[in-house]
Amino acid sequence: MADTRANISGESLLFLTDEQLRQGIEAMFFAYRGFTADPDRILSDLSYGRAHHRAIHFINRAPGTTVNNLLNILGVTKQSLNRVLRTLVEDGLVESRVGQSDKRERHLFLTEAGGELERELSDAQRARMRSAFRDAGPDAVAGFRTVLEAMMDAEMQRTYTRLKESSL
Amino acid sequence: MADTRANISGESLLFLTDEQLRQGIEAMFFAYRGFTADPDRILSDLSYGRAHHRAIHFINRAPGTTVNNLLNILGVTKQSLNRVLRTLVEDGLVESRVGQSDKRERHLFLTEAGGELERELSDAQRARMRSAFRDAGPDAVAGFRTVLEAMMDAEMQRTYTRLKESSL
DNA sequence: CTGGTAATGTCAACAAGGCTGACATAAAAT
DNA sequence: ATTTTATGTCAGCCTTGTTGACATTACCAG
Repeated sequence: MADTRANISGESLLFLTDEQLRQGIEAMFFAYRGFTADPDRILSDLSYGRAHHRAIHFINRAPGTTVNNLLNILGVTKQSLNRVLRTLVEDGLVESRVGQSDKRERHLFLTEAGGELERELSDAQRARMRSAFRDAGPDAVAGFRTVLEAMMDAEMQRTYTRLKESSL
Repeated sequence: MADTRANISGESLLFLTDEQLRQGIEAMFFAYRGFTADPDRILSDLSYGRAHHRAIHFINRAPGTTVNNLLNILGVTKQSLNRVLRTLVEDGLVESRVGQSDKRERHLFLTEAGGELERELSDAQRARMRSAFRDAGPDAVAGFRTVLEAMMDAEMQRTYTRLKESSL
């Protein structure tokens, strides 16, 4: 067998071995646990779950978003989202306003209280992300983002980019 | 206000702005969806879920692991794991052998059939990871791993490293 | 040997958050 | 006028997490 350290073009492909891929898979698994751990702790005191966090996050991110738009971002059924949204509206964290041009649509906004919870949750999540980013350094962060983007489904990649560019 | 593009030491900290952190958070969210999408599709045809996949993955990764060890890796309760493990044993995908030195322990192994399913699942998951790694290139992959590692809880970081080093 | 501890399994009950299917309403679009 | 779209809602189901209680077996220390 030929030297496994180089392919025909001479470029090292060691980073594509099954072992490397498996380590990437496990890194994703363990890191995602850390990623959600801090907000989860805050939420469990409030009888809310991760689904509430996600709704709050993206309503904050794109204030006035419609239910349909949120449905696309979150990738769940309307029944599933509605259950969460209903409790958030009932609890006064989210406001649902009838659309002006299209009165079928509901536009979603965080209330004052909703904004406060959002800040608490995202402060916790950002703190961990900031610490990881700082430890890893800017080049690693760029690589991190590149790989994650390449791992998304094409449609989610578009959604992600759209969100990213909407806040420039 | 001073130039926000450089801190006192002259090093750019642009990659630590709240906006950058939020993009990192959203990248994790969308990428994790892609990460699990392919195995999930395979599993849904078999009336198994992600929990079965995780058990199978780590039993394959560390054959002969004990229940307690798996419990630590997965971070769930024994009741939760047991429910999954029971069906896998009943379905002939996992074998549970009484320990030799300590007969209280059960050592877990994939059967032939279990190994086949593991391969099918990890082939799918690795394919996506491979494609993402190849698109991103070795430097990005290194950064990806560095950031993920820094994002883990300290204990999971140790678990991850131990697993990684056990296969050298 | 005996009492304590550890590893595992199991039962029951519950909750979150996915899902499907069916149906209802209001408004827009054709 | 009819059809389509956006939303909401009811009911029921599934997976996968939780807690608490309890049983069995085996190891270990005094």
